[in-house]
Amino acid sequence: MAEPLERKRHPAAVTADAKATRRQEILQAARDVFAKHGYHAAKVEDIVGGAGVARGTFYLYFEDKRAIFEEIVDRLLVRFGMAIQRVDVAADVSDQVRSNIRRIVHLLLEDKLTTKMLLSDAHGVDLAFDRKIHSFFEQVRSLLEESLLDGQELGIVVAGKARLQAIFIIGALKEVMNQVVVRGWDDSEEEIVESLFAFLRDGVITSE
Amino acid sequence: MAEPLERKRHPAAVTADAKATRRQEILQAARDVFAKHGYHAAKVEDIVGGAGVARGTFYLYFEDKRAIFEEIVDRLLVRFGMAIQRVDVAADVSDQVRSNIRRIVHLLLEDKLTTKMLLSDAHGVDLAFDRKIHSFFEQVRSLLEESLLDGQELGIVVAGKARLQAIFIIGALKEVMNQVVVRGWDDSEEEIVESLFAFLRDGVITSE
DNA sequence: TCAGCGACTGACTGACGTGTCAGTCGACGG
DNA sequence: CCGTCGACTGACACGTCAGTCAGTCGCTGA
Repeated sequence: MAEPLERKRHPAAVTADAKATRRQEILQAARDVFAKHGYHAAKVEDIVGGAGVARGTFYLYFEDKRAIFEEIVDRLLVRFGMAIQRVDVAADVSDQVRSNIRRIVHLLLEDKLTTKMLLSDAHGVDLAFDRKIHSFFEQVRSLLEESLLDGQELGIVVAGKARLQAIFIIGALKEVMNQVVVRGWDDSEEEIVESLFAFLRDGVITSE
Repeated sequence: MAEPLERKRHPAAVTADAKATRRQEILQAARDVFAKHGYHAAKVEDIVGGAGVARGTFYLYFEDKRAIFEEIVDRLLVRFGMAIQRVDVAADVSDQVRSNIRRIVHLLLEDKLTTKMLLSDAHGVDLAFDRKIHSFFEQVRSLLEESLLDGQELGIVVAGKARLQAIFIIGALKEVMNQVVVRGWDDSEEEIVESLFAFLRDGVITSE
């Protein structure tokens, strides 16, 4: 049992980016393990097992377990941030809102495993890391809140505490994503986007 | 440093429920520690320290660390379940919805520390525990979905995937509670209830 | 007065899992 | 053919922390 790990070596030709490739392999294995077991239950052992390298190799590429987790989440956060576009009130607002929703949903469903990490494992890793995640969502919330306030002045958004409205919207988004990603629900992207948009437009109770 | 812990003893009179009291003390200390540090970072040491008892005493009252965490969360879940009342379509629906929201929000804000535990630490404790939490919210979602479907047939609820609508609502609720409980936001209960209700009624975008 | 009882203590241990580091191995250039 | 280089290995050391248990303490009832 536990055959000695056959020495790994990348094809001689690509020595230049061989390291980058190896790094990528480990990163992917880590994402799988984190998504499957959560941060705390994930053992470095599992990660290196998945990547097919030895324990020591892991530490040649990453500072420690926390660092690799952080890197994976960071990448997603950056892309997430880029998916959000400011709404131009001169043009059709509905379309822009819908597009924003679509881009975000698309991004999150593109790599469900990483999304799962962000949504369900990113808490309780570390005090510093918790703060980071929090402040990211805080920025998103703040941006959204401003937009809602602008919208309220223009009569496009219903009156009310913009901060709370922003929170509700973010919560609704987080929860769908969580459901789709954690349980196997395969609602189509378009369906989710449309439903969410309809929800923001009309709420759920008919005002008759 | 670290004076030997003065032997603890409850007033002689109340020996009957002395144990119940001690239990309660430990439970409370645990709630504080879990809420402050999260499940994984919480040491049994901190809990017994907070309760002012020795390590061994803890194990006279609770099976293990997981058990005490589970008990705290369970109590909240039970009360949460009881706060939800089926909506009677014969009477005023809006009022009933509002009351449900009010009861739930009130319950969750009553003991913010426990709510924080439920919302941010209850994931990643354990595979079995994760399932339990999940299936609880699944029940809530399912109940809500049915209500929405009934409402749709009666024309009280806007058409659309009831399952997604239910998820959005739960997400919005979770997120406000999370914000209020984790950050210090002291929006009044009534404000939260009204905002959330307005959100469900009108969405955020004016349909003009 | 003292034996019995049960609540309580805290030093201890065993498991676990991270991170280290001395050593191996193959490639490659001279 | 040999020496150097650096990617890679995996046994091990180490800290941490949950849970145990032999022993203490003081009340109570005979």
